Amino acid sequence: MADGISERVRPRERILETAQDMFHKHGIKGVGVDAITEAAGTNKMTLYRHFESKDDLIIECLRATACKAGAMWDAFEAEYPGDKLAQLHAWVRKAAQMLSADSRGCDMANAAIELSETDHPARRVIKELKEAQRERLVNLCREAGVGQAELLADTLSLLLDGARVSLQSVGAAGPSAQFVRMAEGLIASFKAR
Amino acid sequence: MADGISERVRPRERILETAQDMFHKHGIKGVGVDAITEAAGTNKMTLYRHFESKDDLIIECLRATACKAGAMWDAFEAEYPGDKLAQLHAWVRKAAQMLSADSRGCDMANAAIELSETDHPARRVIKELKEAQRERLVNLCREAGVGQAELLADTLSLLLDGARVSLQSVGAAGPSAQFVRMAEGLIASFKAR
DNA sequence: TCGTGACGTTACAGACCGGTAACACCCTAG
DNA sequence: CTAGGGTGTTACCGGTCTGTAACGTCACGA
Repeated sequence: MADGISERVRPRERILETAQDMFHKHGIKGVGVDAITEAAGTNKMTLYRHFESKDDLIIECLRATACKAGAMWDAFEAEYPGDKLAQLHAWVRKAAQMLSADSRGCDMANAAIELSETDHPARRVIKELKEAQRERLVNLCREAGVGQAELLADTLSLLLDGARVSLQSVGAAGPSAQFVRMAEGLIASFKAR
Repeated sequence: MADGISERVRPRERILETAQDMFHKHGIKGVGVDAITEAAGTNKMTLYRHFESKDDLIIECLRATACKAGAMWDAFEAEYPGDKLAQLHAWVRKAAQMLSADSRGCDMANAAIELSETDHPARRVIKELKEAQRERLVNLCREAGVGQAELLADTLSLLLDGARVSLQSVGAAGPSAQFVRMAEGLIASFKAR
């Protein structure tokens, strides 16, 4: 068989990776633990030996995706060391690139919408991770030397979140197609003043 | 009892109203038909006499909420007849007012996220209704005399959608708190040029 | 060699889900 | 008064879900 994923990776990692992918594609409530374990080439018992519950698995998945997003930021710094403005433009390009037609949007935002129970354990994790991302974008804007860095960062953040949900509502030909133009226009106008 | 809702209203209307409310609060996959009918003061059989399936009910709910949103637009025209710019500012105020702390966001967008199956019957309805709203906002911007009306309308649209999901991810103290300032700033800058 | 721990398999519990069948009821229009 | 349509009630079907129990297997290290 040699699934590639089941070669030499431990079940826990396979489950985590598969769950991330399936949660992203089909939604959290749209996929059961049986389907995850089967796709990961293992079984339910092994899943519950590594994760307390499905909620626990959800949280671990969110942390993992946030970690990957963090690596993206590091890549910007590596590509344009010290040039914060270039990194900001790289962020715009990367964001636009995440708006491909088959994208299913932001896992955190989707989870926040799907898990409507206000006391769901994943909600505080979502809030933490999203706030960390916001802080990172604010810092980037500030160090890029734009005025009102917080306002620019928040605007860009809302634009991206909006583009990602719009993509799912009306498709790639909708408002999200103009994301780059909007973002670049905003950065330019904030830089001017 | 006199629930208010079960007084003299036919079961179909009660179900539709209750379902809208419950889908909004708890999500579509988060509420079952039994819970809806019980809250509507009726039973499952009556629901299935008026709606083919749960999917059918979902679609009717989306149409109903879109209809209510349409009435909102008419209210703008009634309040500021002919003054399209005033209507645009009224739209901003109304949008901001929908960003209250306990809001659960846009039903269409939430449904699009929850119903990840690409061939789900509700998806084309969502697309139609969202596109109609977009067209309406574009027309308002154009008639308000701003340059690049489509781009402004799309930007405002993404900002609002983004604010509504951000509200659910990080709460009312997050980026969505700046929505009015962002929107007004955008309108001003588009009017200038 | 042995045993220990990680993993797989099967079966199941208990709950919930969407949807249907059969039947009793009641209000109202004729 | 009567017939009939809209409604309520109960019970059920088949399926899916999360989570657990019991047991078998296999590799690896002492």
